[in-house]
Amino acid sequence: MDYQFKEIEQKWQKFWAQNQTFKAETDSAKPKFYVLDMFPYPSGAGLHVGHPLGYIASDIFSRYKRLKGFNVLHPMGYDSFGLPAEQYAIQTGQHPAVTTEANINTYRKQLDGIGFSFDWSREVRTSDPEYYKWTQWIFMQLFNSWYNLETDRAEDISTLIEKFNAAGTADVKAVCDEDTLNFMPSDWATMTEEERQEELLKYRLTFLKESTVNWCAALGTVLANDEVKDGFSERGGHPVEQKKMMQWSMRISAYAERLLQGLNTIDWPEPVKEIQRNWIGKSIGASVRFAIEPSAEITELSQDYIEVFTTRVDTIFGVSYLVLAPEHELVAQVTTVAQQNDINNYIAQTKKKSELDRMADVKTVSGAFTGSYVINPVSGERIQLWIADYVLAGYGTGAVMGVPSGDQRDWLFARHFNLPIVQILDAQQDIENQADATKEGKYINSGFINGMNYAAATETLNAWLEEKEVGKAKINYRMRDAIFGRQRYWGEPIPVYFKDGLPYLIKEEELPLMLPEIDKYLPTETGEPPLARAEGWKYEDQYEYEMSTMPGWAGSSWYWYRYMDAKNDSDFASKDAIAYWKDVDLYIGGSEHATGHLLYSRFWNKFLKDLGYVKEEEPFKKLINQGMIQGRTNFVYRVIDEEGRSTNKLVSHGLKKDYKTSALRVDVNIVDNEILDIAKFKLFRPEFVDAEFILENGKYICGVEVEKMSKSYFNVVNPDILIESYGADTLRMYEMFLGPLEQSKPWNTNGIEGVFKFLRKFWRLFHNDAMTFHVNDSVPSKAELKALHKIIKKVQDDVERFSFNTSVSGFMIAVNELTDLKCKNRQILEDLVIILSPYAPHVCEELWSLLGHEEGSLSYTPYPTFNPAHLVEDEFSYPISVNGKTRLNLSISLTWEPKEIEELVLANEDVQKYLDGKAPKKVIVVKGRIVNVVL
RNA sequence: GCUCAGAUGGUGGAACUGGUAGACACGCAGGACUUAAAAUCCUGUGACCUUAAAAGUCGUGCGGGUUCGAUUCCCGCUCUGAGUACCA
Repeated sequence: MDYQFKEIEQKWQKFWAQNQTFKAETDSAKPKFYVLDMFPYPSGAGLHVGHPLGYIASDIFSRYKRLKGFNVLHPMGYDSFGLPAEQYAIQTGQHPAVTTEANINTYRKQLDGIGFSFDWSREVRTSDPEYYKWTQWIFMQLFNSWYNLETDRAEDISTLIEKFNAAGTADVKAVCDEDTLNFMPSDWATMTEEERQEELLKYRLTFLKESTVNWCAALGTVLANDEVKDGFSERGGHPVEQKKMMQWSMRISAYAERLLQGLNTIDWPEPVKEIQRNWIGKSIGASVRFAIEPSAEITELSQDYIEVFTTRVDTIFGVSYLVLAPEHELVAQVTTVAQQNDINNYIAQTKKKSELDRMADVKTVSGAFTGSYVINPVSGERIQLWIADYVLAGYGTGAVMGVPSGDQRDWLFARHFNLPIVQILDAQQDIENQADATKEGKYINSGFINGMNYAAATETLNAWLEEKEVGKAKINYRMRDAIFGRQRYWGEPIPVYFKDGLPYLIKEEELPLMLPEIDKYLPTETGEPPLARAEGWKYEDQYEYEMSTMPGWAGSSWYWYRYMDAKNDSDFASKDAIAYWKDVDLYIGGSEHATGHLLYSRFWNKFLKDLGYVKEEEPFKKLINQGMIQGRTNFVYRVIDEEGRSTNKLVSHGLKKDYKTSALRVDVNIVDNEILDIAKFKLFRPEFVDAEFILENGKYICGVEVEKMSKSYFNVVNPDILIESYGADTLRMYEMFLGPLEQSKPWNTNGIEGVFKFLRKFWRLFHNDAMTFHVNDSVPSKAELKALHKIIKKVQDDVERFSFNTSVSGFMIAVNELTDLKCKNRQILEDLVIILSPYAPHVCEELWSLLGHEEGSLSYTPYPTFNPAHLVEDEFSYPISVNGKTRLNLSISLTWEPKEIEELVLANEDVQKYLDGKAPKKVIVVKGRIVNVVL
């Protein structure tokens, strides 16, 4: 029988499911290996050919590791809370749980069709109460913790209370809100319960605080910074504005330094690490206080100084003005009557500018003088205080010192508003025409640091500022605390209720706090989140629950631990399971999660480690980003007549330059190798039933462009169709064959036939001309062993370095060689089946059982051992260059010593001819092989 | 603007640490089988110059450099993709 992929694949998929072939046991004598995929959000559209790319790679790796004797954990689940299901629910009234369930079933069917070796007994779904119970539990641990800078880790809030009792805030070094009180133990003792709770909230790692948030009116919710792209929501592209709101946040800033340092310990793609480094945005500098000059006009000041952050404290003698962000809280207080109009106009003008305009308009210099002055603490100089929108309220202190000679932006500002430009380093050049940011040379015009170099000046100034208590060296991070609440329905309820306006956790044994049923999924008329619609939903029948739910990243920030022990109902995972599986050895997924999921997961992992629940500081040892598969859109060209109307005439791509045309996207599934199937096209576009086609060589050739894969571009390729016509094994190998895993590439089906032919050829190796199974037990020939061991080595090397595309080529070569050798040898073919099985598991299982082995035993059979001896040849021919140019081929025996070869090569007639009697200058030998003779 | 990645035949891409560039596949051309087509199999396929054949010259975005030898390393440039951006 010829290669019947359909029967074979169905048979083995059923077998694996029934026998739970890939169920991983926690107590194993084998070494563990944890291979994780980023679990999908089950969208209504199902999988397209781009989705499984990473899954196929991880599956190959998992199967390979099993053959290599590892106990492999390779689970899958669904990130099933999220906006699309809720948007759909708002439109249709269908409960998100219902649509989510339906989508999951579609996904499962599609995934099963590709033959993955997932351990489905460990499946997780973030929207399952048995799962989100533990997401809520982690939230409670965060609420009950504070970050102690002395021990540099999170601790239970009780240790903070002990400190308050013992010595008040005196020896508390914590990451906390800025408005914490300083108090004595006696003060703490006299505080009411409410006052204490209010104070503790400023230290908790999840906390409620009035903060500026990204509010998206269209979605009716706040968004985290990483969910906003260029002033629009990442999902849906709706406008986002800044708004002050009472919000739950996570104190991720406490972990900024550890998140940064940890990057050096993990094997991740450099771009992702770089993105995280930028996101954390560490800058080393100093904060300096400039006293506001007292004046009769400014009477009510909440503070009498302005604090700036600078990375170049050494330039402080060159400061010629100070700038506040227009949103800075002191602006109203320091503006003089005379300048009131200017300032008001400027603020109004800034507000009108959208976020996008403000970014596009970086060239224009703008600002307004407040009328007030500040005093430079080091020089005592009186300098003007301005506002300008190039200063961002959200970064640093929202105030900067302007040093025109050292910073181009400050230079432009000074030039525009006629402010002084002072040279501060003798090495600065041409500061009449532009700023010079050099750190070279000695300081001039700089008071007590005159004559010093950069390092000495910085050190001196920092010490001076600290001593005078007007500033100090400071490290600033760009990363903000993560907003945690979402005004949405389809997410984890936050396990909190309110008493006297203060939040309290529900009891642990009351978890999970179930998502209540509501009639509509919209916010209430009064603008409260959808959960406010839940009738009678009160804690102990009297206290209001928190109405917002958790963001999408909550459930995905710890899910890899749940897979370790997915059914546990007394812990998020048992201590034994965590001790055994430890961390993820290989994580494959897209790089688009760099500042979201991948950062939050590291944060929660570090937190759980601080509390002793998990073992490892970093959750994902190695990360691989699979490239995105783009769509390849096909176009047909409609001829436009002289009046500019589109006609019913379609011209082939190669001839379109002779006509005026308009392009029209056409379904890629009716185009083969850019040749349009005209009959199917007429069905696809019935308005072209009578269309005329201008052909080239009798064919209609379509145009091509690479675009995002999307339904509306008619360029979506569904894996099911390919599995139907070629089988899952072909699809798996073809997706790998397409190119390097990490590279983005457009999908095209042009080469899939080649992979299919390969699998059929492989199948035929085991069959005689009548297509009945046939192998023999002869002794393998030298040539056969060579072909086999070449591929064993190649695939092993390729898999270890994630170069799956090249090993597919390797298999093709091996099968071609063995076909040419008419190899029917059982031993050779068995080994070949084993090494191919991670790539094409179905056909290999079938052949394995035809070879007489127990069904299903293939997945755990030891990988064949590579023996280099089989690759050694008795005699081979290789070229020798003379002066770097290829000149001659010589036959050499490998048994010869290098010295011996050298002598023989030099004695060779042809070499002699080139040498022309002279001795060679140099003979270059690489790995015992002469490659070049230099005359 | 900054950071990172990349540029190899008609196409996707190989070449792992500098050592026969273009593996493997697609496409194309020719051939076999066939009444014919499809399918299958075989042969050829970087460019140039020649030839009966062999050989030769050029060739990995562009210009330089290091080296006996460079797709690979270094310097400068062009282009493409990704990330990021008044970050003080």
